[in-house]
Amino acid sequence: MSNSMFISIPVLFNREAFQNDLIYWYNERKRDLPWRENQDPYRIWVSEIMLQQTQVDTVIPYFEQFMNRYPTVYDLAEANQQEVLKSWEGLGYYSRARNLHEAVREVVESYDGKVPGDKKELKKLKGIGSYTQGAILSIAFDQPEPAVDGNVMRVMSRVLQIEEDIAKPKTKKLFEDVVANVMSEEDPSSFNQGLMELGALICKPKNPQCQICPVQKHCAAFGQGIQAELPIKTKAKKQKKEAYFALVMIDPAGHYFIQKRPEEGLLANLWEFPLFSQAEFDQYALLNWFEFEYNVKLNVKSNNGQVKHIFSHVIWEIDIVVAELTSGEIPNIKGHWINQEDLKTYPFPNVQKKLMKQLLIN
DNA sequence: AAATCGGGGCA
DNA sequence: TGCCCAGATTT
Repeated sequence: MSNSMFISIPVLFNREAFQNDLIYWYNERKRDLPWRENQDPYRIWVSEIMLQQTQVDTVIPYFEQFMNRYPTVYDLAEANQQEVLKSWEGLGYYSRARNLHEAVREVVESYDGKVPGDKKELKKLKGIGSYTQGAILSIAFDQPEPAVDGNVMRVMSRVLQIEEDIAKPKTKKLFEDVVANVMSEEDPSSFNQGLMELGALICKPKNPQCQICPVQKHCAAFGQGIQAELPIKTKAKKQKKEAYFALVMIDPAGHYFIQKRPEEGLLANLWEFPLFSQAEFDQYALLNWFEFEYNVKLNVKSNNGQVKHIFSHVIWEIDIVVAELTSGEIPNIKGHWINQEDLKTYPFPNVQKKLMKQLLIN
């Protein structure tokens, strides 16, 4: 017995009419987006990964460049991770790139290079969760599987006046049951994309355009005049602040020292000018320790500036310390000494690019 | 269930 | 500023 037994779908809700109105509107008004050119499952897959928590306009140039560089699963499978991260540079959530890369290699190894059209096999691939699974199955394979994202929860919470907290994991499952029971079996692709397109263009978080909404007559929230109160969502906690020193070292030949971040955690496997927490040492103690640890001498230049960077869950406040290496050397295993031109060839997170821009070395 | 994981758009 | 975005994974 499914959970849908306990979902309150209003008696007057006309499922078929809702499907028809939504799908008709979608096919009339859908945006001309690069991943809508065809149904190539690999293409759909890449687009869905890039679109996770990322707006359409941001994704478009990255998608074009990525598909141009890696037209097939084989092209992506053969690339190395640093190259893939460079293609992802600036897009954020870099585990998406690492997982996609790994999953594509798995498709080449185990599925003869063909993206599986099977629910369980898709879900096994790194980076494919319930939403992406449903999106690929419905859009690339025309299978009636729900694809519930933030748009869909917002739209359906209003249409069916569902007042569960969409910040809670359990609520997503509720909506997946709802959509499974309400969606079109004939055109699941247009239905799912229609819900998301409606969320992006009409049924927006603030000031929903109910006057021109194609499913207005099906919407319980509009009927009650409470569309602005839905969906219900509890607030996220405020970010904690962390203070760092960024040590920008220049050797006598004019090279810069950069290092690769750890392979797990925030900004994994990207590059940086070395960061040191200010919670442990002040600038004087840090430099003292550093010179002793590596047996080098540093000549710190004044007026180095600061960089502030906001992530989802933490805020970095960085004091930049520019220093000339006047004697000794840093072991190559700790990082790379590179010239200014080669800064372009390594994948850096935006916080580091911001720092470079401030120093006029980008 | 809660925390982690980027970056940008918008009122 | 705070909230949201075609979420997944780890703890």
